Amino acid sequence: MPGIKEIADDAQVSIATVSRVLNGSQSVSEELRARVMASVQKLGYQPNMVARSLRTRRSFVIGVVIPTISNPFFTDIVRAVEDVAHQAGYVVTIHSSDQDLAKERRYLQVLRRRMADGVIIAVADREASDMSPLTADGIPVVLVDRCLEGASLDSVTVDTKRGAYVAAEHLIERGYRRIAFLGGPRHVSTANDKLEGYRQALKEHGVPIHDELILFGDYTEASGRELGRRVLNMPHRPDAVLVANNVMTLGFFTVVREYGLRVPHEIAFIGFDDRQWASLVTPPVTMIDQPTYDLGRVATEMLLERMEGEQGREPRHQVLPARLVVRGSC
Amino acid sequence: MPGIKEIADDAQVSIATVSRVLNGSQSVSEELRARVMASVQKLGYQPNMVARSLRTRRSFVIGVVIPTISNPFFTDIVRAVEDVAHQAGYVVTIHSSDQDLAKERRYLQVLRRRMADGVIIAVADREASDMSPLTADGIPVVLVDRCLEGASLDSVTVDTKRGAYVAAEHLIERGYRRIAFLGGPRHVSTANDKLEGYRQALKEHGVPIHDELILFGDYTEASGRELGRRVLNMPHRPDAVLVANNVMTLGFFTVVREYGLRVPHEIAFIGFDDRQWASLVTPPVTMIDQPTYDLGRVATEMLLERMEGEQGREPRHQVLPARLVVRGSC
DNA sequence: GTGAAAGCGCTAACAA
DNA sequence: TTGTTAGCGCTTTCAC
Repeated sequence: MPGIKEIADDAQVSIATVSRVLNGSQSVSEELRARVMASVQKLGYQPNMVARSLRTRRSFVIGVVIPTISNPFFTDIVRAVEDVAHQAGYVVTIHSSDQDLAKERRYLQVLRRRMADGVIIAVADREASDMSPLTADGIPVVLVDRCLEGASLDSVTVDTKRGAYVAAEHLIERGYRRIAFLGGPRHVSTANDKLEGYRQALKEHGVPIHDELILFGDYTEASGRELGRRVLNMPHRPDAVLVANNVMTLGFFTVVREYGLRVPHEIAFIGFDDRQWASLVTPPVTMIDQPTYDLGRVATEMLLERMEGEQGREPRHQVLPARLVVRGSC
Repeated sequence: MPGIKEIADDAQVSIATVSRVLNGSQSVSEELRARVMASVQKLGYQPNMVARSLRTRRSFVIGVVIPTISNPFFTDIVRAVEDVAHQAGYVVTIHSSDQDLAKERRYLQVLRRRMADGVIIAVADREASDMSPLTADGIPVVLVDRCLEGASLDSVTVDTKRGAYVAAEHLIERGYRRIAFLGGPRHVSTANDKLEGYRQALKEHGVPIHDELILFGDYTEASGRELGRRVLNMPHRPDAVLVANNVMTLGFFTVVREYGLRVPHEIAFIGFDDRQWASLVTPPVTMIDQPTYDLGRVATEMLLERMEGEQGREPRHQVLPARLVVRGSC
């Protein structure tokens, strides 16, 4: 792996000149520039990014921290981040916190130690997640999908409260009255917002809220199955269910099948975060669609602005709409 | 962000001593070690990995290059890589080649320029993919899922040929005779192997092979839909179909629904790479299950061995079995 | 316009 | 056992 030094020797110039050519600096004569470029070609030179980063304090790395790479909701976001970031010349590194605060913290340290230029994160905990390892160093952070209380950071989220409200309202309008809620982890903002939307819809429509019909899971499929069983085993079973994310909906649906219940006659439900499979099962599942790609795109655009533009700007909070996709599960 | 220098000042020792303590070198007195550790705590010191990498020529980064982050087959693999790699103290960076040779090449360059310690890759092309940017520099590479002809590298793959054979045989045993094959890109080894398995099964069982029933797609859902339409529009329609991956199966199934065909009576099929949704749709889809997690786990173990053990070892090729999961689509 | 030289934060000889 | 020092490959003053 040849370095700047070898190029300089080959082109008979100083290493400073090579560096200038490589960085497109103006003050280099056409002749020398040509000689350098020729040597670069000839020796197949590739700049050492590690050395460059050390010197410039920029890595051209954007770190993404998500709860899990196994949920397509988050990979959709990542896909958008990659698209936009690569376009701007950045490399993206992805880290799964596994919804674990300690792990999340470790990754933030790693990102700092590797001098990431910016970070996009779906935090593990709406209160306890701590961005200070990054912010203390002046590394720009953008929150995606999930809020962090007390943090003064840019954010892009979905109006999940409204989404849940509309979904619950839809169930009510269809005549369901005992509506259960299979939620996510209490300490995640989206889970909280969805619960609020659900509560508000029931209250405003005069439908009684039964606390025993509100269950908290952890956004995993196993959790969807477990809460599903709990709810379906109840002596006075709910007639409809609102499920908090796509993975849990998969689990819940599996259990519904196990129990041999007919949808929507014996049990109706709506799931959060639309996925392809939802329109293929029988009956197709009514879902709340979230703008995953836009979530990632906007977050990255905000981050780039922070990184390359003014630092002092006030934090911005963009909220994207969710949309009910009516199918046949209620 | 304090450096080794600040620690040295604070602890009243030389920077060399700090470095020794940080790296667990033996030759440091208990007293100095304690003083250094205290300062490290006090100042919240975090080693600068960029500087360390530049000096040691090790980054503790493992790069993973996959065709797309949107196919859960690959994220399952990545999940395993992360689990094993993190355990061993490495950070994982993920890059999607989008099945594009130029993009793949760019990422390999990036990995080299950032001094990745090792790379795990599902190559875009079984002939044209070129690992030399890495191997020329002595960076260990392990192939996962897909083979690369002429490369002398470690690899972990699935016996997809056998998987396809068994699936085709299953269709034959069930009495189907006009069996179509919706394949992946010709230049991907798995696509090729699956086709071979299919052909072999038909031949050995005396079932005629109709070339017009063999179609090539690109492993995307759109492709599954397109080939699905082509095949279902044929004047003399096949009675069964073998689909090359999970994403295409999703697309194919969508089209089957569009056409209102009854499965398996009017059209039967088997898909590659089992997914949760396959057991939820009606009828549940018979699939070939692949050991995705093991693919990633074994690949990473091989890579770690290469990176930390002897370099000169002969390349090893591990082949994991696929398994037919019989459900109701044929 | 060009080159010499300092230094980014760290490790690893080499001395003491 | 501890400290001094020379770089890792690059960018960026500062002279010329």
